Amino acid sequence: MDGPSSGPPPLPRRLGAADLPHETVALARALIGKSLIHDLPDGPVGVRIVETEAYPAGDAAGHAFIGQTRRNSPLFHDFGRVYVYLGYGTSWLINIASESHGIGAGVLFRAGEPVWGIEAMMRRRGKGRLIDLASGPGKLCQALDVDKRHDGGDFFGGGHVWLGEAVRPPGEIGVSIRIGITKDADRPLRFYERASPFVSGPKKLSP
DNA sequence: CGGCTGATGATCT
DNA sequence: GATCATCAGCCGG
Repeated sequence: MDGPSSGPPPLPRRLGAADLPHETVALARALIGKSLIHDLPDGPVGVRIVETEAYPAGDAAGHAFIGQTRRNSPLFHDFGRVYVYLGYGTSWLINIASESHGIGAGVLFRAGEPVWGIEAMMRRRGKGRLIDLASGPGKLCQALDVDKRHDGGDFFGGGHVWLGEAVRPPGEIGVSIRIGITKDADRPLRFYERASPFVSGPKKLSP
């Protein structure tokens, strides 16, 4: 049979709103190493979060900067709301609302280390190697089967998309500028696990 | 690996 | 009609 360490770890305990900092930048950092899981009919798929970006209130790069609109309204609702939108007509991106009601801010989930349901995630991604399975916000959503259906949901409301404890503590956390933006582009608001091969972006940003 | 480009569609003015 | 919090594919080094 297989060796003693084969197979995914058991699913972690669900995190609640009280388990995480209610401040955008601190939240982005605290999420590194935690688990992001989607319960699907055929079983859970999930990753260990290795990269996030903070979009604080008043940040010109953030979707909330222009004020509340139909699309970005989840960012203005309670801490822990799910904000999913379509980027470039091709990719879904998932965020968590990171401040209290009325304040528009969020954290973007950018990359994950595949942990649960790896076979299912690879099928959803079509081709590609494990290293490319969730190494970017669009790839992450495709692997996890996250899309518009989840927009407006609640990470802490007992739903199918949820956050869990870390199955392994994060290593050293690096900080860099954010990827793919032009406004407020020099702010150090991207967080990533330095030792992880599963992060996105140019290597220069993840030394 | 870094750099470039086309595809693609919802959103907002 | 412009603007993207992207990706895959292709090219050169």
